[in-house]
Amino acid sequence: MDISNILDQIHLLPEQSKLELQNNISEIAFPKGHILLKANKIEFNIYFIKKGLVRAFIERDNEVTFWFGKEGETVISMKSYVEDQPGYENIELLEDCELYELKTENLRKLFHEDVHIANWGRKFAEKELIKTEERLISRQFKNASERYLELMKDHPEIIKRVQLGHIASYLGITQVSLSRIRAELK
Amino acid sequence: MDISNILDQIHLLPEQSKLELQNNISEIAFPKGHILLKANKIEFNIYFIKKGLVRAFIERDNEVTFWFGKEGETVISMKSYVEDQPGYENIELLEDCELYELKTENLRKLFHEDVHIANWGRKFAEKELIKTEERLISRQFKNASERYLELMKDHPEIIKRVQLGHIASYLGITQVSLSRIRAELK
DNA sequence: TAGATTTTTTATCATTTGTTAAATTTTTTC
DNA sequence: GAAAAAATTTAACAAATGATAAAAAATCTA
Repeated sequence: MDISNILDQIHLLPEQSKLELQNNISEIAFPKGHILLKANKIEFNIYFIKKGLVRAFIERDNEVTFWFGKEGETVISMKSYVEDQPGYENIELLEDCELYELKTENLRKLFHEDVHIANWGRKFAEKELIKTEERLISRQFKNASERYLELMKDHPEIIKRVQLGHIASYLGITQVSLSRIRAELK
Repeated sequence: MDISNILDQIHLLPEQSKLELQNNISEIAFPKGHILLKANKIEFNIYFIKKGLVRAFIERDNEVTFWFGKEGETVISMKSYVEDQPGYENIELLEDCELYELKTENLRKLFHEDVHIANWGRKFAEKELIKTEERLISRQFKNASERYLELMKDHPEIIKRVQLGHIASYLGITQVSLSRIRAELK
């Protein structure tokens, strides 16, 4: 997905502001397995996914995946972006990826210079918030097999492209449990 | 908590912008039990809590509480605010409340007129996002009794001021289960 | 303050999910 | 395409949580 579409999809911008923003964005590619963002480290860039698939995970005793990002989505350490604090997430590329890179510092400057870009940034956070809120509620309402069915319905491509262990951990259950759920659905 | 502090706490504003915002805010009070926002309805106001305590819940077979708001916090139907869509939450006052009221429509106008207010709105969404993300992760990492201990540590006043059934549902377990967990902690 | 109502706890049994280990299937590599 | 490695499924048992009902405690109300 092309950068112009990605930016528009977040919030429409006047041509001039959009060019301003695009002037600060460059392209970069990494292979499958690359760790794009590291936990406990302040990150200075955000990325938009042109092509490929990534996951965010936290390391404790075990790894817990809590987000998948695909074409058109934004890869960001919210803690770094919002609070200048080290974030808790690692971002691993699950496929070879083509990315658009934007320095947080430059984006911040634009936020204060251009009201349209400030509102674009506001919309970005608001939309991410809605998605996160919906996941939290799904978590509170639904049991594991309902959450799996929901994922199949809303993001079938994730299930095709990602290995089961990551999906299980995203759903908040063990891989064995997910395997059992899949067996019951047959 | 006074409106000036509430606004500052979200993001500092130049005096002029802050006055502009405050000019659009009025005070209002409701008794315990009042339903401030209704599910499946587009809401036109947002509120800041001067005094009191509220909860957000969703109604299905049973009620599920998914948020508590106290002094200084913002009451908002994110779906209405962001997407002009009916939201899923009901907001019930758990205590008599004094509130500051702001029309979404007026806030939107200010977002486009004043870059400082646009950035204030951006910060608001970003901070809410961080909080929601942390709750989602806590949910994924911790079992019910760990989540209860976390709530006791981070928000002890919630446990004092809210009845157990609501807390249990907020933690994603039944009241009986929470009672059992509390018994084991003794 | 007594009785009624609401909230919280306890008990019992059922269901879901976790843990560990082994078997099977799929994918990768040479 | 055979061997090795990785991913997925199955099985058996343990632990956590749910459901229902009843008892106990706390709160409200007249």
